[in-house]
Amino acid sequence: MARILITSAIPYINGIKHLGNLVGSQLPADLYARYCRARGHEVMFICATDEHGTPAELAAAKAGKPVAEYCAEMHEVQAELARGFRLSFDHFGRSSSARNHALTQHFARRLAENGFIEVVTERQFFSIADNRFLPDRYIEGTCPNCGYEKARGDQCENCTKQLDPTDLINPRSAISGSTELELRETRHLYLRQRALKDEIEAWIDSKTDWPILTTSIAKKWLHDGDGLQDRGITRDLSWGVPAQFPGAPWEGMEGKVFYVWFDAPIEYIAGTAEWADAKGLDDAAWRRWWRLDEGAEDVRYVQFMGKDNVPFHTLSFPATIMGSREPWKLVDYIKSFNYLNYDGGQFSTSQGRGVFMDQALSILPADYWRWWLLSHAPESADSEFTWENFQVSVNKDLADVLGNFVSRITKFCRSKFGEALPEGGEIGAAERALIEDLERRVRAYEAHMEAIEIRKAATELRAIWAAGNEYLQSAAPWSVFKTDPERAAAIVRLGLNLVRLYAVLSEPFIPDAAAAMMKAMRSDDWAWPGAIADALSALHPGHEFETPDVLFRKISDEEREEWQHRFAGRRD
RNA sequence: GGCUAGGUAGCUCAGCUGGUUAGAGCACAUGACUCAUAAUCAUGGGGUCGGCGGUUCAAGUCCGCCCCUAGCCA
Repeated sequence: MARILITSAIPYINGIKHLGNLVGSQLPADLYARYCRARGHEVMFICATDEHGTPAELAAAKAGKPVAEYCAEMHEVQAELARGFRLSFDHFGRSSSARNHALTQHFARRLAENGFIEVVTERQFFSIADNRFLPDRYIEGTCPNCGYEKARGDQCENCTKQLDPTDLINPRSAISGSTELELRETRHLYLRQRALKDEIEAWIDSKTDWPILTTSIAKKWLHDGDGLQDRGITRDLSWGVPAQFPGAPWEGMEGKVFYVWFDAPIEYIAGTAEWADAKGLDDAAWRRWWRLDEGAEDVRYVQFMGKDNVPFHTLSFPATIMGSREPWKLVDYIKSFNYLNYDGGQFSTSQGRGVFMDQALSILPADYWRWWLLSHAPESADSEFTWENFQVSVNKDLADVLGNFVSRITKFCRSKFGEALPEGGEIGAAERALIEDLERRVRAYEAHMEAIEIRKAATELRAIWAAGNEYLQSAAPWSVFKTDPERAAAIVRLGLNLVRLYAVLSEPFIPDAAAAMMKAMRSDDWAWPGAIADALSALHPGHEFETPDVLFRKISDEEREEWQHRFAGRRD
């Protein structure tokens, strides 16, 4: 029994996420959370929507809604999809919550008191028509290098030259198109990451067990070029956590908010506080997960994220926590993922390319997606979704190997013995060999799950399913029954017990099918298997069961072709 | 251009600190079985481990150079 804190990178609010986003953080985090719970650990699994920043404001404007209203609606949409995929968050919070406002301001104040915040004066474009300062990306103009007319303030997409907004010829607002721009002086808060660099580096160096993807990205940012840079943590926006607040150790930040990347990871903590609020619990209930001086010293904290989020979680957020000089819990293990590509290209939210969460659920149940995505998780390299691979994998693994096993054993028993575990017969050499094999495989499965080696765990689970078919095939109760019904009864009894065992083992990957298997066995015994021999005698002779409907129907070639066609183009 | 991660059977991928004839799943072929979602099980064919050099008794595994892919940064 341990206490495990799990967070998934929080999805941005402006739209529905695609399957690449899902498999990069939320889904593997859910797998791990479910496994930890199944092993009897105390788990706190937190996710949220990331709601601040310019893209949210622009998306709201496009939808013709106040940004707060837009975010509230989109949060509910994402929450519903999370439920649809059976993501078992203890709380799905919002970075715009009062809890996050308070904590973000708290951290900023502590950082300033410890000398890690610097006020920097810089010159930035102000749009009179839009009545706001414009971030680099929201200024367009003609590229001084190649003459491209729609170059952005940070980079020219045509010639890829890095630009400063002041380099642009005929600059204009990307929001309104207005050319009434003027350079104004503005002041921003900077997080002095350079002052914390040695501390962060020593911490990273101590994490020798992290995935190479995680540490290599962190070290790159620590050493690349001039090394870790100070980072602006405020922006000229209205939607966000106000940078000027009562008790702030600085002045003149009116009209500015904290940068979304400063407040977003703090939402992990705030989200846990929101959980306590929702449960009617006091502050101690969430602080025992996060404060080393209030009970969190025995917590293991694991984060899940795509590789694009690694710098913020290995450098910026730790800098925030370390710089507070307060005993907040730092992450113990970061599991990061590469990208999932779609049929020869990239998934793309902006281009609407690929399969999005709502579309996926509209054509197949969550378990199909969960199984394919997790068994193909981009752990060591980018991986690729193709409809052919999806169809073949799902049909073979779920329908043929697992689903058909449940079908054949339950239907055989029903036709020869009725819908109850038959009595009589003894365990023999074949059963002992199976048990020995499963003993080894289940322990290997546990080891992979504990190491969060998702593909390996999926491979082992599949082998465990296949072991049932191998056993049945060689034990051949349909032949034995003709001459020795008691012996056949012993085989069938073991086979039906396998169904319950499979439900327990498979639940983290395919929770709905696992529940269906357990229900078919008319059991509610989800105890994780100790000795396999015991686990396979949990259901006793005479125990009644139901022959379930087909667990997984197969994907036909026609369906595959239709989906392939339907999702080839753009969304919307 | 620099950096990072990759380039292993038709496909998707395992291969820790170098060590017996390089592995798995799918696909393919053959056979077995007929309880089952025409499912299952067994056996087999198939790879100069991106290329060229080097270190070593021994390299997919270390070193150098080159080619290709993805991403990050200039």
